[in-house]
Amino acid sequence: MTTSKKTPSPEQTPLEEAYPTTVTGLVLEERLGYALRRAQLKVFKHFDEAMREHDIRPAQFSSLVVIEGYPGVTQSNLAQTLSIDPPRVVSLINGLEERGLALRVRCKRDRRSHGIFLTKTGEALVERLKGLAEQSDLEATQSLSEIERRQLLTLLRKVYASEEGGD
Amino acid sequence: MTTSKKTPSPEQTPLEEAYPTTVTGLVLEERLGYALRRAQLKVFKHFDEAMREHDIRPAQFSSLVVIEGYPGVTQSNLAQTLSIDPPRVVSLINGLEERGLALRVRCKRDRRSHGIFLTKTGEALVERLKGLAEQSDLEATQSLSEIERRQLLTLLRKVYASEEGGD
DNA sequence: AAAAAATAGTTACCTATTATAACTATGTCT
DNA sequence: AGACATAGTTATAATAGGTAACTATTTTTT
Repeated sequence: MTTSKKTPSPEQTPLEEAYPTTVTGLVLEERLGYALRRAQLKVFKHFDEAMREHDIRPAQFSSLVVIEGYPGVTQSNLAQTLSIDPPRVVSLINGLEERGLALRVRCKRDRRSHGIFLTKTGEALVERLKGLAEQSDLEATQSLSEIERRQLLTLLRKVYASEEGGD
Repeated sequence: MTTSKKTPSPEQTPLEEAYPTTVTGLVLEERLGYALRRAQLKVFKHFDEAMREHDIRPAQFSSLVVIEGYPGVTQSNLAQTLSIDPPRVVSLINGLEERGLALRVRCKRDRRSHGIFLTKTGEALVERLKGLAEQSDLEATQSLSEIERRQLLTLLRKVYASEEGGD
């Protein structure tokens, strides 16, 4: 830490010309986390648009699909499966229940837990949503070939499947 | 749409046995958005841990790296480059400035805009952070080979680089 | 040159997401 | 019975992020 410290030289005019709006050749482009976030934002944006009509958000969609796959799943199961916290599940299921898409059924054997089921409406909706989500994914990744899309999915799964701790 | 379909049959005991905590063979596993989110959460978790020591968050890191690459970048440039909103940039730069990592320099030619520069401290820090981020990415993707990691990065860039609208 | 429009940054505010802690009800173990 | 564990809930807070409106400048128009 030397005494002289005129790093940027505040005298100079800072921005002589416009900077490129698309940053290329930058260290940031090499960061996996950055690429993941950007790609995720894009895919989610498409998803939001696709779901807007039904006012369904990502977490609700995930919940619906899991409940469909495992009718009677408990809230703690759901929390664990989706890696979200129990309080989050409560409001999630509240929302679905209020809209008549799912319902809690108190478990007879362990009256602490609730099994969650889709209503008929919920089942119909989730079928529709799955199609929309599929389509949304395709649109968001138009720049990929089918093989590349498959590859990407495989690689992503490989990343998050190896949960070594915490999550 | 037949009339009889007693969907969940609320009489039954909902959860007879435990559900698998890792959901396999589920529709969700085929969703790109879901895989992206899960992978991103994992990578970001590692990033957070790596940066905890320096109390730097993802957006701050990105900003520092861009400022390093483009000294004198304006706030609007930064907003556009990182696809964030101008007000977000304000608080971001405020934080960096308060910590003595960056500073605003009013542009002489256009006194509305500020060029942003790293201080000497900021330059030293960003060098250190880049190493930590690199290491963090590697740790978060231990399950990938170097080739796969490269592939993943390429695919992700291909996804988010084709910004057809909005972002 | 004066008025109008545009731009960079800022401030205030509002919403959604997510995490934490504490509480109730029920079940299990000794 | 008593201690402990578990499922769900409530309340609360931290945070990200986004919109709208304001100030200070610059550019454009007349």
